[in-house]
Amino acid sequence: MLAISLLSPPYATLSYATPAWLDISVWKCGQRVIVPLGKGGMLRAGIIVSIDDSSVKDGVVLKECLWPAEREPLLQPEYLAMVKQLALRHVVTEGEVLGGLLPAGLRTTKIRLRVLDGGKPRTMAMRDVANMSDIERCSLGVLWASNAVEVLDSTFDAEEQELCSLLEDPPWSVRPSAKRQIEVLDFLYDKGMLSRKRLLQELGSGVSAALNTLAERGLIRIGPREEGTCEACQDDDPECFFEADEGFVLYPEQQTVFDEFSALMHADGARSALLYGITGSGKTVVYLELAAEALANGRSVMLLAPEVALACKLEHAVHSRFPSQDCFFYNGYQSPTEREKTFRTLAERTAPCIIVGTRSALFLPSPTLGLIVLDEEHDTSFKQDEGLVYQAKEVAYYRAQQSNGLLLLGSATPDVKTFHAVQQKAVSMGVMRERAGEGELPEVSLLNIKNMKRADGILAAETKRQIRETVERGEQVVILLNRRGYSPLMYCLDCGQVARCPHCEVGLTYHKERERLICHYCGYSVTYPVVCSKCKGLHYLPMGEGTEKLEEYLAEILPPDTKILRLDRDSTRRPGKMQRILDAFANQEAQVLVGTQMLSKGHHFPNVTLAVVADGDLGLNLPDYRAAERTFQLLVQASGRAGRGEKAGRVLIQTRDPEHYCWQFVGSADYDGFYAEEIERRRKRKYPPFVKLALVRVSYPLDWRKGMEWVESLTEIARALGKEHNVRVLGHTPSPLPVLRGRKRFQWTLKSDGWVSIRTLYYAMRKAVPRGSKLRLSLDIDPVNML
DNA sequence: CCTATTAGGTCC
DNA sequence: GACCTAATAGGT
Repeated sequence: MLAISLLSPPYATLSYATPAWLDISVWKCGQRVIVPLGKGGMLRAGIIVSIDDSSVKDGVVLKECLWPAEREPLLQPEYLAMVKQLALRHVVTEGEVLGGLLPAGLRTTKIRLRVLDGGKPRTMAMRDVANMSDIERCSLGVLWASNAVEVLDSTFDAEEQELCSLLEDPPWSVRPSAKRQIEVLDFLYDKGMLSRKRLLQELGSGVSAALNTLAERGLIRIGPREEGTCEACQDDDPECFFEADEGFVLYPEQQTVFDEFSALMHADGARSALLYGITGSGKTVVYLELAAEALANGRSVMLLAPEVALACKLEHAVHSRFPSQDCFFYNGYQSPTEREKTFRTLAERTAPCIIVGTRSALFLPSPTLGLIVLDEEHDTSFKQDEGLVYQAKEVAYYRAQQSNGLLLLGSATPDVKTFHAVQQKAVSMGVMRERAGEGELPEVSLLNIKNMKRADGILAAETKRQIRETVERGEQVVILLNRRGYSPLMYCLDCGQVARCPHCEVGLTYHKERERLICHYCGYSVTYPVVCSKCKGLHYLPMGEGTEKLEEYLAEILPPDTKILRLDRDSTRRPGKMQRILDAFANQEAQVLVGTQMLSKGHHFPNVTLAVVADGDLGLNLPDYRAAERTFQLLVQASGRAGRGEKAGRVLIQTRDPEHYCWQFVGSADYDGFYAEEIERRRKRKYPPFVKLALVRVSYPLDWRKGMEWVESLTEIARALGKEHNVRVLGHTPSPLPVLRGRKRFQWTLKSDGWVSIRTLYYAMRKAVPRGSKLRLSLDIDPVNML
C-alpha cells in the first residue's frame, strides 16, 4: 500500500494499492507518481510519502496507483522529513507543503511515456495509460521493467518559452484607441515578465494580434530569456572587486570572527551563530571564507539574501571568489522551466556546491549542507506570509541541524528575537564594529516637523536648504519616502469624498505618470480622471505625497540642471531597470535619488553625503508590536547609505514624533541600547520572545450573510478552548485592512507559552469549518506582517 | 409538482 | 479543484 500526498487539491494524503501491471519494487518513497482520483477518474500528481501494508478504515476500496513519473525518486527521506515537520508546524497537509514548494513542472500530470520496443516509437499521455485495458497495461509494465519505456517530461508548450517583457515605460506610445494593446501593456506593467501562454489565458486569445503588433513596433520583446543574464543585474556589478581564485587578507576583527565560526562549524551538534557587524564591516568576506572551508570539507553551502538584487550581488561575489566552483542561483522570479532545471540537477547531485538565492532556495534539495548563511537576517522578506507560510530562518535552522551544519545569521541590526537567543546562550555571536573601508559613520540629526502644515509639502525648509547645498557642492543626495505613486489620497472637491478601491475599502493612490488611480493592496486600477462615485464630480484634490510627487517637487526647487532619479516598484518594472537606475546614480549621472525602502538595502554610493528620511514615523504607527524595531532597522540601514566614501556623510530624519524612544538610538546607530530598551518593553507587555504569538485570519465574500455568524461561533470555540489550554485569545477584531479583494477580514491574536496549545486551538477552529466553505481560515505563526 | 440553483461533503 | 448529492427556492 502506498501513502501518496497529492500535489494539487484536495492536497490530501491518500492510500493507493500497488497495481498488478508493475512490479512492487518500482515504487519508492519520495517518488513522483500519477494517480486517479474521484468517480470521474481524474488524474493527479502525487509523491509517495510512505510504503507499508497497514490497512485503511473499513469501507474504503483502494484505487491502484497508475504510473510512476520517474524511475528514481526526486526527493530523499530527509527532504520528506522536512516537509512533514513544516506541515505539522503550520497545521497544513504535506500535500499543501509540497504543492507550494515544487516547481510547476514537477507537479503536473502532463508527462508522456515513450515506448521503444523495437517497432515504431510510440508516445502516450497518462490519460491514454489510464484508459488502457489491464492486459495492455501489463505489457506496458513489462516494457517499463526492461527499460524500453522512458518518461518524457512535460515539455512546456512553445508558448510557455515565449516570454513577453516591456521595452518601454508608461505613458505608452500607442494610439489611445488601441484598447487591446493598452490592456496588454498595463497587464505586463503590473505583473512583470510573463509567458505568451499566460497572457493569452488571462486576457483572452483576442490579444494575440495586439501582441504581435507591439513586438513589431518595439514596445515589447517576445522570446526566450537570454542565457546567463539575471533579472536584477544584467551586467557586471561594479562593486565586484573580489580577486579571482584567492582568499582575502582578513582584517583582524574579521579574522577573529572567522576563527570562532570556523571552530563552530567543525564542532558537533546543533550550532547557530549571529554575525553582528555594522554596515560596511565586511560580512560577505567572512561568509565566503567560511564557505571555502565548508567546501574544502566536502560540504555544500547555501547563501541567502532577502531579495533578488542582493542575492545577485552575493552570486557575483561567489563567482569571483570561487571561479571554478559550481554555483546554483535560484529565486521565485525565475521561470518555471529554469527553476525546475535547478531543482532536478540538485536532486541528483552529490558533489558539494554553492547555492545562492532568496528564501525559496531553501527548499532546493542539496548535497549535505555544511553552512547556511542568511544575510540581513532581520529582514521581513525572510518570512513568506502568503500561500504556504514559513519563516526561512526556522527552515534554515532545521536544515542545518538535519545535516549537522552551521546556521549563520548576519546583520547590523539583528532581529530582537535573535539577539535575545544570543543572550540566552542558544546562539553564539561574533561582533564586528569597524568599517572595513575608510568611511566614517554619518552624523544623524532629527528634524521635528510636527508643526508643519500639509500645504507646505513634505520637506521642511531646513531639509530643502541642506539638499540644495549638497547638490550645489556637486555631491549626491538620497531621499527616502516609503510611499510610491503621486499622492495616496484623492479628495473629491465637490463632496469631500475620498476615491476608494471597490474591493478593499482603502484609498486609491494617484499615479500621475500612468494617469491612473491604483489600489496598492489588490492592484485594482482605473484611468484618471474618473467620476466621483458619490456626486459624479470630476475634480479631485491630491493630498499627501508619494515618490512621484516628491520627484516632481524637487525638480521645481532645485537648480534647473539637476538630474533626479526615482527608484520604486513603478520605475523598476522592466527587467534590468533597477540596476540601470542604480548604476546611473553610482556613476553620478544624477545628483538626487528618490526612492522607497528598496533603496535602503545594501547599495553603496561613495559620493552620497546626505541621506534624507522624509517620513521617519511612517512605520511607528502601525498596529504591530514590532513597529519600533522595524523603524529602527530601516533607519539605521538607511543611514548606512550616506558617507560610505571619503567625504563625511549626514543623515536627516524628519519626524512628527520626536519624543519616541527609538530616536535616541537611531542617531548613534546604537543597537545595543535599542535592544536593551526594546526587550524590557516586550517583557513588560508580554510580547515575543516572552510569549508565543500567532494570528488566525479569516475572510469571507462581502455578500455572504452567514459570514459574521461563523466568525462569532469561531470566537466562542477559541475562547472555550483557550481557557482549557491556557491560550489568551484576543478577538475577533477586524483586520487592519477590514476589506481586501472583495472579502471581509477578521483576525484573532493568540498568545501562549507554547506552540502546541496554539496549534491545538487552531486545529479545532478549522475542524469546525466545513471544507469547501466560503470561509477561509489561516494560521500565521509569529506573524511578521499584522495586516 | 417539477426544475434550476446552491450549499455541503468527498476524493483512498 | 471537480464532481456528486441533497436541500431549497422559485416558478408553473
